[in-house]
Amino acid sequence: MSTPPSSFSSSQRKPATRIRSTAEFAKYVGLARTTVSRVLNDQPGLKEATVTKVKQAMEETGFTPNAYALHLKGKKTATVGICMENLLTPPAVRKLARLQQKLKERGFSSLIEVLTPGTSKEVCRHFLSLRVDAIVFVGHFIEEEIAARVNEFNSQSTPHVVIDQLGIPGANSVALDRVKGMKIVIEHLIALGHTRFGLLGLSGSTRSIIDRLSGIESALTEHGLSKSESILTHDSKFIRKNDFDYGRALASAFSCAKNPPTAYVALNDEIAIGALHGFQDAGFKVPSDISIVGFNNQDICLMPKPVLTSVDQGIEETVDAAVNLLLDQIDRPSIKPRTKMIEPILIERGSCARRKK
Amino acid sequence: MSTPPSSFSSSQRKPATRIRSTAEFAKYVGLARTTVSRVLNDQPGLKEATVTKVKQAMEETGFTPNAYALHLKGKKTATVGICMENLLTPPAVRKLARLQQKLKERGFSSLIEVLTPGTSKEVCRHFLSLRVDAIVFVGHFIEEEIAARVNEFNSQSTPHVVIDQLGIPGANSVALDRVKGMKIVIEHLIALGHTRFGLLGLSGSTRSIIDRLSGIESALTEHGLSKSESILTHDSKFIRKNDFDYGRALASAFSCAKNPPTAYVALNDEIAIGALHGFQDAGFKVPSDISIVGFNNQDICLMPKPVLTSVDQGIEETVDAAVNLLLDQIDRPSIKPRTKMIEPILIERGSCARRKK
DNA sequence: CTGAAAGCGCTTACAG
DNA sequence: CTGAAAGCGCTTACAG
Repeated sequence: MSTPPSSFSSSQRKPATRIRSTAEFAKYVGLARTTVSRVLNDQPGLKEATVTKVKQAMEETGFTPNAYALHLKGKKTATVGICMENLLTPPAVRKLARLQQKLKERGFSSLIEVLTPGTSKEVCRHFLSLRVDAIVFVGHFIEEEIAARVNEFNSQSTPHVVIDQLGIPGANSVALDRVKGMKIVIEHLIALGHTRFGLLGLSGSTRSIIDRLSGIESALTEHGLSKSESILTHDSKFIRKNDFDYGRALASAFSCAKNPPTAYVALNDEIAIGALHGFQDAGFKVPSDISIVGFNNQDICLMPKPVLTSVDQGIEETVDAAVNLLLDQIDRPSIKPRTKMIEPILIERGSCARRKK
Repeated sequence: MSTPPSSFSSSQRKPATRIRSTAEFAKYVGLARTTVSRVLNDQPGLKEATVTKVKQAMEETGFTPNAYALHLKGKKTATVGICMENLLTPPAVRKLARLQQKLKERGFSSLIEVLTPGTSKEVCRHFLSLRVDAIVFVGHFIEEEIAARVNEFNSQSTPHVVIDQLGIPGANSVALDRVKGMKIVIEHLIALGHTRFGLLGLSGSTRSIIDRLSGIESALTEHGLSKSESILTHDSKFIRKNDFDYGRALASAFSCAKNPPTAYVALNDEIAIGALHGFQDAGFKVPSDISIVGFNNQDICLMPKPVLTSVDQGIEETVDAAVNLLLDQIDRPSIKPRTKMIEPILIERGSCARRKK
């Protein structure tokens, strides 16, 4: 372990009088508030001795100037409010982690809230009362709700960016091109000779699902396959849960049916892996009998045997683009709303193979 | 989908003049700042019509009072600073999610930063300049560094709690009883007839590892087993990575050795699952030939076949205890530092069985 | 090189 | 029931 930096020192000093304002602190040092303020802000033209004296007194007392008063004087808060759909799924968390890191690099602190339906107005008000410099949404929310917030942001010129959710009018947004994401999956499978596809968890009427289904259809159409004959689903038989067990359940439903598809496309990696195990339990070999593709390219893709082919979201690229959109708005308040699409990348691993004759 | 709540309304109003202070706002409404302030704070004794007029103007303008000025008047910030070791491992994230939720329920906002070695002083200063009501650490940090921060907190009566890291003098802390966590694992395996144990990733000199090893030893001693004969490890052969692949590598190292142990205890679930697959690849049957126990009881325990026995950290209990410690300190600034230990629970699944004769 | 005064956006006695 | 004035903790011209 390397030598501890200097921030470890002074740990054993005695309890100091708690100083709460520059006024008290200035009295403690024996200087005027003005002078103290200048030292705290690293302004030039101060006597060496004065600077030393003040800095030492700061160490002694642990005094920290009140950032709130500072902001009152017109200083930016350098704070960004982040609204998360959830903090439990790995992709969401990776986005948050990256976002927090990138914002920090640019000097911004992150305020984080998890949104439940109907709370966005209250949460954004709270963020605005804290005078955040920008607001970020990460995930999928009720469309009308976010649209209303974005409208408010635009009428107040509040910098913002919506990550992952398309279709919000007037919003600055960054999102994965999910249409393309599914298209490349189906094209990959078609190239391997597959013509009939089982969908795992890909049902519903959210924008995200609709986009993904339309990507599938467009690939099928381009290769002269009909949707009705090429696509099978069993989602309607279960309550969708998006986890391993759900994937297993779907796999067993497909296994029992006669003439099951040879290729499967999943909503996410969890379902894909559950299904992979389900098919293996039912006696199918993956990938020789059955090919499976996941979505999100999470760490767990490396866990099953064979390792799972999956679509990578480009989380880093997404977040970095979002941060850029944000900074552009902060720099130029009059800039027009923009949408940036991120290209998905198919990560080929061991779970897909050429269809057996 | 249910009817959208009222927060969706007024989304189409025209861009309003941006009002930034109660002064401007009061002028806009045609009342004195005092009166406006009273409405904003729901104070009694106001004319019905006045209240309506102000509230309506707030909707029209989107005006939000500046929380910073408010705090200057002595109001608590109702903000907590959270220092995370990382935002990438599922247990850390689950703690953060729970913490954020529980704090929110109590009316506190969460400021979140990821700490890298040596940055704690700067980060805490920043939090204190934002006048957070408390500071929380989640994870394992350099001991001297956290100790220094805790010392500062105590000399300033700053409410704080350290989650997961024991051994910080004077700290309020909550942590899993890792000694006991390992003890119950070994006792479980001994009860199944195992006498020789392979350790997977359990090496190093962090407090957390030392505690876990001491739990193992204490269980062995109590059952008359000697440490040197009962414990095997291959960690020194690899660079530890705490992931699936590392578990696989360890499994193959154990498989090649003559007379390998029949029971394995892992640092975490990832390593355990990697090893489980590694042993299966090498021709061992789990659990009939080999028993494996993970740690953390993450979702992925349900993924392998057989499903993985693991130790549950009691994350909810941990975080809830931490929040209580925090609130106690906020209510009673003079309260003595306390440490709360959380009892681990062994979740028995399919990866352990009685040792074959 | 240092200090006294004004002002940022609020709330809270104190008047009316 | 409503309003004018003081003050919270800072910084920034403006003096000296």
